[in-house]
Amino acid sequence: MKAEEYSTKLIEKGLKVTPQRIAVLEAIFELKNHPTAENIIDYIRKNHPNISTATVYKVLEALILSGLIKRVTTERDIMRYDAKLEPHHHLYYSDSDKIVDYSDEELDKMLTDYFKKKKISNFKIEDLKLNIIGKSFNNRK
Amino acid sequence: MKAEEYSTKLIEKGLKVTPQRIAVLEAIFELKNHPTAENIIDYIRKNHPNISTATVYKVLEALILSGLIKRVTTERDIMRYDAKLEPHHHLYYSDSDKIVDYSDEELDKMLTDYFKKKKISNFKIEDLKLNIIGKSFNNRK
DNA sequence: GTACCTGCAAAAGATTTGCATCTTT
DNA sequence: AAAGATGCAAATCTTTTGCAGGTAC
Repeated sequence: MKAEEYSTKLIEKGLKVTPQRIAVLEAIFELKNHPTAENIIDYIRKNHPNISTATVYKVLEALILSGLIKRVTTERDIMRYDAKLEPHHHLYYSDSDKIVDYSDEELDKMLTDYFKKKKISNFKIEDLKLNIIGKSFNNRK
Repeated sequence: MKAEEYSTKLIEKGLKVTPQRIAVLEAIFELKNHPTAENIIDYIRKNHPNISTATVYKVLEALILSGLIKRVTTERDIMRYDAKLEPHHHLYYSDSDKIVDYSDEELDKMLTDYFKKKKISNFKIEDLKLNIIGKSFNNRK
């Protein structure tokens, strides 16, 4: 993808076009495979040694807000601990930071059966975890 | 649950029984719902104001190693960014830190149909993400 | 008694913030 | 010219580490 295409993306979202933003977009699209901020910074440094770390973080935030990129896993997530050891899934409440366990044997069976038939090439499945994102109907959290 | 039951859990795992470990286990089991380290520390402070933060982290690590508790989401995870906006799932390689996209319309349809029939009480689903944990067959990562 | 734990304070790693200066529109 | 973006250094937040002293078995 060329610089102009990144510009277009930015303009479509109403963001000002700066060399820093082009560089960050380029890094993310080139690196693929879920780069960390550090990956992105390292990549950018090669061609733009004077773009600052803080700017990269600010640009990433702006890109996320505009919807041009997303964060992988559950948005801002500090580490959490769980005493429940049985396999289970999670309900992520999109309007709060609540995470609720969800166990469903029927679902587990359906998924297991599905992947018994449908193999993923060169991948041996050890565990399946479904993240169900949503919110409650009423306003109570 | 009583202190003695926590002791038993520790002994079963071959860990020494200390008041700090009992307190951490108690906190996690009482707090339920995936407390953060901070939640646990705050809870413990109420009754044991002199247990140190570093100890709580060390105890958590020991409990995880012994298998008494688990970390939620994908183990140690610093933030990652993704340029792929279409809905997709992830393959988590358990023997490396690789995360690979996995798109599967048939799977999506099956899941959507499933939750059309099976409602989760007071929860409106906005998105479904399956985390598929496993590893490659051969030794190449 | 020995191996293992704890607590402190300091360090480390990732991300954010404040603010003066510069760029984009 | 106005609005917004950048860069620097310092701050923040979570988690880890080193080590001297203490505790469980």
